[in-house]
Amino acid sequence: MAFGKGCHLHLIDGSAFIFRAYHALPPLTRKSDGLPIGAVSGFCNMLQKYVEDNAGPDAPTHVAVIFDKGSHTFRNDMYDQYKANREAMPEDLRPQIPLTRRATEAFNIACKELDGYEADDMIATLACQARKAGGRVTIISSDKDLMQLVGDGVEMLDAMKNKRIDRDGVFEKFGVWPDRVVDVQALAGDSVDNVPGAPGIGIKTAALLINEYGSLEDLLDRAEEIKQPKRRQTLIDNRDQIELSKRLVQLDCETPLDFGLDDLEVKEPDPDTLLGFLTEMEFRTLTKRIADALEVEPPVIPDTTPEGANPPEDAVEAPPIDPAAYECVRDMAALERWIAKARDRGWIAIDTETTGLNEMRVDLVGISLCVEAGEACYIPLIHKEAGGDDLFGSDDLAEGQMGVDEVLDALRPLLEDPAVMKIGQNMKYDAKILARYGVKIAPIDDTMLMSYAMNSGLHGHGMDALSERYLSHSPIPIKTLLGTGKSQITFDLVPIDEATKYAAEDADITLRLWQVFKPQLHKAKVTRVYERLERPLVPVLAEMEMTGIKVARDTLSRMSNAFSQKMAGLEAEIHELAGQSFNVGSPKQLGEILFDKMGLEGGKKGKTGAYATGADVLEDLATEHELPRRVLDWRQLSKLKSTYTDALQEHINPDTGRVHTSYVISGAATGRLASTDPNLQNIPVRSEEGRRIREAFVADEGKVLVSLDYSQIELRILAHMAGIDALKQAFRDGQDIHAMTASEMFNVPLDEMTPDVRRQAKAINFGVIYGISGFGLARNLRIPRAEAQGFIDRYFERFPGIRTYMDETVAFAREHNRVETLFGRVIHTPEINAKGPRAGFAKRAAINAPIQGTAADIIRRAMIRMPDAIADLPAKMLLQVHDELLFEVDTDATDGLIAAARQVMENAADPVVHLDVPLVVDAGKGQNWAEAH
DNA sequence: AAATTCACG
DNA sequence: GACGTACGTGAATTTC
Repeated sequence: MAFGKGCHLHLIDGSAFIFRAYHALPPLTRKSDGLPIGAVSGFCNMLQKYVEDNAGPDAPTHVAVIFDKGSHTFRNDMYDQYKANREAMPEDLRPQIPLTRRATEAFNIACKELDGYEADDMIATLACQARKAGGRVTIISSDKDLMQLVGDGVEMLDAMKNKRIDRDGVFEKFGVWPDRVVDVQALAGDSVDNVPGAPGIGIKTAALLINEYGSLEDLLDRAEEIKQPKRRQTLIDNRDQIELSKRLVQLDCETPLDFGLDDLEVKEPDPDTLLGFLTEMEFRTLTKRIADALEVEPPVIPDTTPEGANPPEDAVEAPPIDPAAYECVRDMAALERWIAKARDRGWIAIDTETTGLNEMRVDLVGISLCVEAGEACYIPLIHKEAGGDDLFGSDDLAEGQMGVDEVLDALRPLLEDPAVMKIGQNMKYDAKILARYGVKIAPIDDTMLMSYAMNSGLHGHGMDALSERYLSHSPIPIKTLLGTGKSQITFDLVPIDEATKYAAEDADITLRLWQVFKPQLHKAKVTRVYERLERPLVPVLAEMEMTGIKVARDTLSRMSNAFSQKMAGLEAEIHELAGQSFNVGSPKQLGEILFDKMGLEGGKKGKTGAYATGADVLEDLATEHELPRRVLDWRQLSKLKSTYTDALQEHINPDTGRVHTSYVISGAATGRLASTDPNLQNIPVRSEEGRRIREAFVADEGKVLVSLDYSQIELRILAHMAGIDALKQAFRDGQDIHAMTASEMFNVPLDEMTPDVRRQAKAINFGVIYGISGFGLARNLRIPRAEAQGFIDRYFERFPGIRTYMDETVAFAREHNRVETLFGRVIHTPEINAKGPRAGFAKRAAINAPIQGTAADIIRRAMIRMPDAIADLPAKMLLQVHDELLFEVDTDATDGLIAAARQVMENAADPVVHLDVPLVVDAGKGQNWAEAH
């Protein structure tokens, strides 16, 4: 908003705030390292009070905190004694000065200072400018030097006394109206600032004289007329000194500012930045108060009480991890004690142990809990008795275990209590296990997701890795309990005392990680990402995964048989063409046949010395010989059979008749999900034969599958982020974006567009998202490299903003070692400043990550909102495939579902981000996934 | 366990 | 001047 009529500018005298805060508070120090912090604390409190007090209907439109800078100003040049009797700044205040600047910025309030000028001059200049522009001004200060500015739309406000000072207030103080205040000050002088004035004349006398003679100039000119002899002589003798004093107290309205009023617009504070700063300062009360005001969770500030001058990293005192100290809970009295402790704390770390990894099938073996570092327990439930000479244990339960139902009934109120935070590492797993036992665990925190929000791109987020990295502790490897390979046992066969050490340690580590991560989230500025994009996805995905999708086993089975037959035929032909029998599935053997035995041209060995026989190589060879084509066909069938038609059958859950994938929230650095066991995000679709596999993914009786997918979401995001007007307009007009790109690049009118030209433009559009290179485009389009480079050059010529965006993204990454999505997701790019080919990879990844990541954020937001949006419909969300959501819905509710889901998806960016391009969602429906897509 | 290949967005 | 080059995934298979 441009500053003008109707605007209201607040100018805060920052230095006055600092000194008030310093003197009002005892010399507080930061607990962890003893840094003096009292003035900063008071300063923040005053700023917060200011924000709260000024939120009403008369709220400012523009605001700035103005600070003094440097000790030497133009007034010292006029008069070397100016402010000379000022006491030096107290030693414990000096280090706090920069922190008050950071505090102001953390509140997202403009923070201004100018070397060689006092804050008062900047305030005067800004007030003048604001009045000229037709706006109102309030100066938050009680400094009398500023009173000369009052009147005609300018007021002062004493923030501590909450008292407004207008023209009348100034008159009360100086006995003159604001326009004569400098005259009075010039006569009366100021002992604080060491302004000399006229000896023996105070404010009262000065006001009397000014009122009688009208102005200081007239008074000095007519000093002879003053009746009192002593007063007359003083004015005559000290004329120069009085005139100097006036120049000293007169504020400069022409301060050269390097910013304008428009730059001072009021902005909402960013919760992460603000709370991050307050957390760093360890202001517990204020952090909580502001977190409440911002309606986010207050960060936990670790309680660090060093003896003496311990460095902060040593200050986080936690007992060493000692598995021998953990308790095994075997009776209800003990369990109740743990539940009481958890209620007392308000949080508890929890981990479940099971007979395997498939959440839909395994049994709950035990539960571990931890309420405080080092204080953890394990509740064994169905451990088997070690059975005599039977290596695999007996079927009898071991002694001293409570019943599963008994324990869960006791824990359920705690685990479902909204007032107790349940902390876990990969909570989706535990939530699904517990859900199958009738416990809806909530609310939750997840250390894996905290690490992901802060450290994506830096390292993995598994518990062992996190423990090593952040706790310097290597957890007991699960292998030592279960063994490996064929002789591997399940957790229920582990002796209870060993299980206790392992399981309770996991809960202990999880709690410690939580204590490390929780305050870091705010400092890393990813609280919103964690709280809005990661954590809420856990119950949504858990529900989807438990629902699963119906897969027709007989369809897959028939396909497998058909593939087998075709493969056998192809294999015989291949052996015939090769003149010998060999394993077609072995790239090594195939390479030797093709390049050594048959002597085909173009054999290239990779770093391991094996010939490359990838699809692109075989494709080129196919013009020379029949064999490579046969191998390509065979490979396609082999892939479809082994990865899909065979493997999917293994994944059909016998209880539900459905396939239940598992999504990894922290799998992809960009924010995308990953699907495993089985991967349902790479079911074939591009080839006709492959697409038929989707016919096996079916709707239940009386239902249909509905697929909704974002149209060109990444290109739309690129158009928005890079600010490409032509692309944005094309999307608004619903144009064919690839045809439009082709038209712009090749100067072909849209109605004369050929499919081939459009195809090339499409490849360029996608290439751009990936950090295009001439080589890559040439390979993709199978055209000469120079030609591909020509296309790219022309593309950037036509859309220079894209190149700017890419350059800026890479420059940002090089400076900060990270990039960000529109929603604040952070993706670290640790390799960006590496040398050699790694730098190229990192650069392209950095260009791609904000685009892919923003698209991922958007569909996450849609998914998180979806359960509420479709709650009244007989529909379930089943799958996510990056830009597609698949639903199953009662046939007669299909249209309602499409409308509701589309509404959520198309508006998923709002209100956090307003995209300059519309998001368009295409819908399809059918009895199976092939029809729906 | 690494390398190769190929399925998806 | 050479080098290596589209981004992000997971799974099956062969090979060492």
